Amino acid sequence: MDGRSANKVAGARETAQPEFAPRHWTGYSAKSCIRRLREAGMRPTRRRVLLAQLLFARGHRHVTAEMLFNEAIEAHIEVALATVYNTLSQFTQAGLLHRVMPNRSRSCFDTDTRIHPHFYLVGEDTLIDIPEKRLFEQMPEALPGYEISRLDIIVQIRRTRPDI
Amino acid sequence: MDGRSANKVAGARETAQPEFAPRHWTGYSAKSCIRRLREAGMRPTRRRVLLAQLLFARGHRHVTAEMLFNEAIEAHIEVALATVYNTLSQFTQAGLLHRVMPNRSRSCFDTDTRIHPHFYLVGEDTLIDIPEKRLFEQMPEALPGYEISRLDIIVQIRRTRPDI
DNA sequence: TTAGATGCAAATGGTTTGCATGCGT
DNA sequence: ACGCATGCAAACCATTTGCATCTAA
Repeated sequence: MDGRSANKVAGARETAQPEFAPRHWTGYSAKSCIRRLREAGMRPTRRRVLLAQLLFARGHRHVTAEMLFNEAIEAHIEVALATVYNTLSQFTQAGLLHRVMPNRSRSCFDTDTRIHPHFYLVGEDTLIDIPEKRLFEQMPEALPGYEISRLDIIVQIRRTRPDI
Repeated sequence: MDGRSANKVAGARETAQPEFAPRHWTGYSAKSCIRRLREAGMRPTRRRVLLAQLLFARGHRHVTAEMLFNEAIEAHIEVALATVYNTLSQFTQAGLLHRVMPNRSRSCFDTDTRIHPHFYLVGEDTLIDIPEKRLFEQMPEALPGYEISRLDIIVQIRRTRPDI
């Protein structure tokens, strides 16, 4: 029911593999994640570090909360889905991620926080970066008294002649 | 409980004002709406015509489902919120509206279906058209085998020095 | 007459929140 | 030790859906 129960489940598995052993491997150093979290003004807790390792392991990515949750489970990281949501929101607020909302259901989190446009493949529900920088040579000024806090460009594309 | 009950409520009011009397005034001719719906391949039912009149009455607008629902109520148009949602979706699919999603909660419907960017005023939850056409002189080509089905540019802006 | 439209309630589903417990500093 | 983090379930809430009823053609 509480946090303990999840640890108990893990504990049953740990009879052969103690708690402190690296049960998971994200391919990205915990040290750099800890530094990154500290620089962003966040306490580097275990969950945050592990999730950050998953997120920033292999270049830039587009991840949904559920995707990250599943990766965590596979990596034997005990974490609740709600915590994944909260952590992703916190990372976003801290500037480590950008939230992208291509459709009205799920939202994606982009590890590339620079302003850049996306292709959204409707049928496949996939996000792809558009590398063209030309698109931003003429960005608008914000209204007087305002500043741009975010800029989203989503080019929704679909297969031609989908044969309906 | 069923569709009847709502009609009964309306009927009670109609003892002094019969069904066919114009209890509402939207400021936009029903005839042009009917034409418009027909051209879009939709049957011009009463609810659709009335909602279209509200939508297209005064130039281009950004409307949420709830806003339109409230306008309908004020105009004495008996309509269910779910029908407003459905109708807005149908109009969008028919190309009469464009759906804009500045945040992850409500979505807006824009009566200007041409591709154009928006300012989104975060604190005020308001959408404003950006007239700059320059922004689109260098739009990207879709990926090979794909076509652009929608293009959303949302420039999220907030007050400078909001004094937190 | 009949396929499509509508009303309403209930379901849906991603996301957030409340609160008790756990953990970083 | 203190105060933030976390787990979990329950709340939340815009939107969709199911189904009976109605209506435009």
